[in-house]
Amino acid sequence: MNGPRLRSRLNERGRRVTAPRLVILDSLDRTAKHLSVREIYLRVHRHDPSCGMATIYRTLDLLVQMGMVMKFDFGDGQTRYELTEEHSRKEHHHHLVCRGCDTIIDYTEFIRDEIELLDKTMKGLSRKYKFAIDSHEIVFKGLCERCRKAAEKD
Amino acid sequence: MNGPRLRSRLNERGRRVTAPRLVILDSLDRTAKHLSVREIYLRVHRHDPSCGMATIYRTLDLLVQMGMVMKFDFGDGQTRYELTEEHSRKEHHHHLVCRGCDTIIDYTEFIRDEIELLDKTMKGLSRKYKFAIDSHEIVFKGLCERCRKAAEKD
DNA sequence: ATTCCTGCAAAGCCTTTGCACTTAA
DNA sequence: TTAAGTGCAAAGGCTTTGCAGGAAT
Repeated sequence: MNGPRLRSRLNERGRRVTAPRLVILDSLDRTAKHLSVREIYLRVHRHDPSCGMATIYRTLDLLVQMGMVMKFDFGDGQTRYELTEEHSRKEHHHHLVCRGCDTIIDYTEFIRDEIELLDKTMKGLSRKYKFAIDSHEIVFKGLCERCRKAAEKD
Repeated sequence: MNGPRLRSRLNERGRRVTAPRLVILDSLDRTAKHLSVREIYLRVHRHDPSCGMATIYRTLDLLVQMGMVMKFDFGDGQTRYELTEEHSRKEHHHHLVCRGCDTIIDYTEFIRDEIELLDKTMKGLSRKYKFAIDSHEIVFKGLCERCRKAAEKD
């Protein structure tokens, strides 16, 4: 799905279309999760066993730089990657994270109001601080039901 | 300023009041920045040269766990710490981060509307996903004027 | 033919852990 | 006294880098 777009973005920049790049983007395309580097490596490895970790890291950096992928750190010690909204099948969403089991939930509730407010805020901040803002992120953290109950037992 | 509060929180939990704990909290108390572990270490070291890195890490974890400190990762490879709102002299704020020079700006504009919306969202999410939500975070990212201009020259 | 890209292994960093010593309570 | 806390050094885990060989244009 994103193959053609990747090709054109790479061409625009005089960079090459290679197997690892296609496979790595594809692995992000085929999941609804927020994959860690290791998870991406394992998935890529199935299609292309010769691909090493260094290429995974280098390619992810490139994809982030080209604006096709977003990088997250939700605090569980794993860097996670997700396609940007315009390249993803997912709806616009934000994240709800459990500190106990590190589960990440994509929520879309209230998104319309959020976007409206964030858009207004973004414009205001861009003007005041002279920033070229290109992304925003909202994260709620807490304990899921299961982890809360487990915590109460102590 | 937070010394007495730290004392009582530690006592409640049967944990001990020690010099490193007081000094580390104090270093967060005396800055308006979002200190990295190394920055905290350097500041603490001035008051207590015997304090090692391991203690810094262990203490920060403890402070986060006790809800006095928040941990952030804005994507520059440094974990950063800041006092939680109720323990800080700072106003409630969110963050604006430059991807180029990693400058972090605390903004308070639109905070009132944001808080209102976030509160509504938090309640809705808590109910729907049965989460005990205890924190939220909004981060805008982009390029500051200087970095944008530098980028245009390439 | 060139220049970019990749795999591998080594090096770098940040963070955690084990252990004996120290110290708050 | 005695369990918690600390410092140090070693170990871990993730990420980056150097380099020679390989591949896209």
